[in-house]
Amino acid sequence: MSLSTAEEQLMQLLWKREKAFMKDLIEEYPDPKPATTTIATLLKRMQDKKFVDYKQYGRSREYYPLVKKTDYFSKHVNGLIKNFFNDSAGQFASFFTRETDLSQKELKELREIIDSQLKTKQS
Amino acid sequence: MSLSTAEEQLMQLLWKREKAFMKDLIEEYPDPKPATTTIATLLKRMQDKKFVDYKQYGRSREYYPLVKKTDYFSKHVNGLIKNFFNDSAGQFASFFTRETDLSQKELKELREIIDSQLKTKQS
DNA sequence: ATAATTATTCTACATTTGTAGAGTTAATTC
DNA sequence: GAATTAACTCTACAAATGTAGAATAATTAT
Repeated sequence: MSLSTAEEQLMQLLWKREKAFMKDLIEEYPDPKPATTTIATLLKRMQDKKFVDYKQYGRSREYYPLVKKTDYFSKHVNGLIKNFFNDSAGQFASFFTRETDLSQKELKELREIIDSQLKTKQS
Repeated sequence: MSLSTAEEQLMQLLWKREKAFMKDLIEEYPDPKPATTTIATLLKRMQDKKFVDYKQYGRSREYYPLVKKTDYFSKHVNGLIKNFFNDSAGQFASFFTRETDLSQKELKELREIIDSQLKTKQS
């Protein structure tokens, strides 16, 4: 089960703050802010889907993610790779570096990373 | 407007064949194949969304994509980058090379690409 | 011609998603 | 301690999605 668009957006906010009360999450939204009940519903559904949980503090709940952003993200990318690149990460990577507008600095950084990875794999 | 999951799946098939009659598309599905009416509905919706069009041949239609796979794909990745990496492609790239299991060969290829891109940007 | 087949449209309906009002319970203020 | 506020839950409802039957139109086989 995965998150819907609205849920994912909310999840982003939660990832950003690590943990938060509903109140705080709503504040993060730009105007016009959604109704509290809207967010309550989303949070409930996200609980059902096992993406968040909470700690009760008095009458309010502090929500926190059950899924790491990077994990969630990886799944996404892997889905994309599977669909669009025949399950070849390499194919994806080359497409990506070609199509995306990386600055010279970014490209160099990336090469650094690759070099260090190559070294690691060497041994 | 973007494609729903089922529509996207169908779109993949259409991209694969460049163009196809409904019949052919249905054949590509693994069993249990969807009802023809299901596919017809999806194709209709995809037309409305301007993702496909068709040429009439006698009583049947040969469908073809209006959107290139790479363009569609780019939009996806850019969405991901925006959401997960604060709109920094570089951040995404480094995450990607770190997290994905690229083989040594793939890494080398990738470095080649980066080098050639660096050269291009130099001038 | 008539029956069977094919391709498409129209209609339908359950599920999921986006959004929020109304009601309930507990805490806070006057 | 009565009124107000805060935090949730329950219910609702419209729009989007997934799926397909029934109806229609055209085509081919008998």
